[in-house]
Amino acid sequence: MSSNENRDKLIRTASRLFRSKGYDGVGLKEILAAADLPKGSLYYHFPGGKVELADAATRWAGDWVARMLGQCFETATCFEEGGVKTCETLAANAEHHNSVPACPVVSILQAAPSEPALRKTAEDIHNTWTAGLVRQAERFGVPDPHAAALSLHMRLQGAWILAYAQQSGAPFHQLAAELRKATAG
Amino acid sequence: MSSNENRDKLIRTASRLFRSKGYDGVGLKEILAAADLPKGSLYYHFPGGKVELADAATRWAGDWVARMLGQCFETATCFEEGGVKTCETLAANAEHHNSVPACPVVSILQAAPSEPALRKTAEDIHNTWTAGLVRQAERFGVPDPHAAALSLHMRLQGAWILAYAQQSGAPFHQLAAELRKATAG
DNA sequence: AATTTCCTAGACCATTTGGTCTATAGCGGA
DNA sequence: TCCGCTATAGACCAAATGGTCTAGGAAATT
Repeated sequence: MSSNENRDKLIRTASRLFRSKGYDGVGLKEILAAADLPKGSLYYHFPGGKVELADAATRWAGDWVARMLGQCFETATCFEEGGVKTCETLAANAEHHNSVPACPVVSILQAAPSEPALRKTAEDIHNTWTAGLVRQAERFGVPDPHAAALSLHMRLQGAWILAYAQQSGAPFHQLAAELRKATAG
Repeated sequence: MSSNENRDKLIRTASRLFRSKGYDGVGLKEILAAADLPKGSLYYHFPGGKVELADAATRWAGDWVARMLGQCFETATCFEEGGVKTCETLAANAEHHNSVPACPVVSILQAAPSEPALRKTAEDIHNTWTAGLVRQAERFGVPDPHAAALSLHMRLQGAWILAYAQQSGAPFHQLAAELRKATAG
């Protein structure tokens, strides 16, 4: 069953390209060339075409982020430290790959006005992330868990956008330093 | 000289569409139809084609944001209040138009890998914004003006992304509330 | 009145887009 | 051996893409 292998390869390749150039900035041609697969494979595994592939790729990357968040907070001793570890992980990833891919949700966001299915996908993933952060804030006894989760989510998104724009991990380090100060001070 | 009129109309129309669907999500066809102008006009005013138009549109919108920031901080009594007023302005705009356009820089960011000129544009505008915020932080005697400016820029970007994703002004209000708390507490 | 400049108008082009469809290779079971 | 299923392979299509180019209208200048 080499089926799932190629299906996964399509998802991984598409996710990488979408996060680099955005949903509308990447053509099927480019994805298939990068994955070294013919069009037939794509439409066999994803009858819905580009939208279904982008949906799968974004949810796959979104799950990766959610798991990463879970791990960062699991080993933390307070809520802020979870945020710091998340920043460090994202920065390390950026430095390891010598490039900063956009947040997977952001990479499909601009296609949402034309593709309602992708708006739903973005909403689902954001909700998952926020819900996870709320649980962590509760776990650490933060006074207003909902507000704290939204605040951190917001700051991570801001850092991610700036890191993507500058193609540098610096904004993640900046945010980490800020969160550390909030703990110490 | 109806020249500048139509040139401006192209810029305004393009800016609106790019901020709604992203650089690659909008075709010249759609821009020209929305502006009710033929292709000849576009290539007369912008010989560089789509890229030059996007550059002009983004710088135009970027300047609007810069001026708006200046006004919000001018009438403020402390740095945080400038941030609060900015949030309120962005939220009011969203509610007035019943839609949240993306940050103009974000709308061209994903085209940067393919269009180096647009990467430069994005960098220039971000630098202008940050420099303005640094000046304001200095004016109000904030301890570390550079860090404060970057921090606020980051949070505004995060709020803007979430507002765009949800098509709601709520994230701006959330950030405003946070900044208010920082002042009071 | 003639000419020049500025700008509009849109036909036209090669290329690319996402998508459909048929053919067939490979393989496990009968 | 033959069948039937999974999955690949890519030719093919209509529509849209960004871009070029020629023609002409309107207004100012001479």
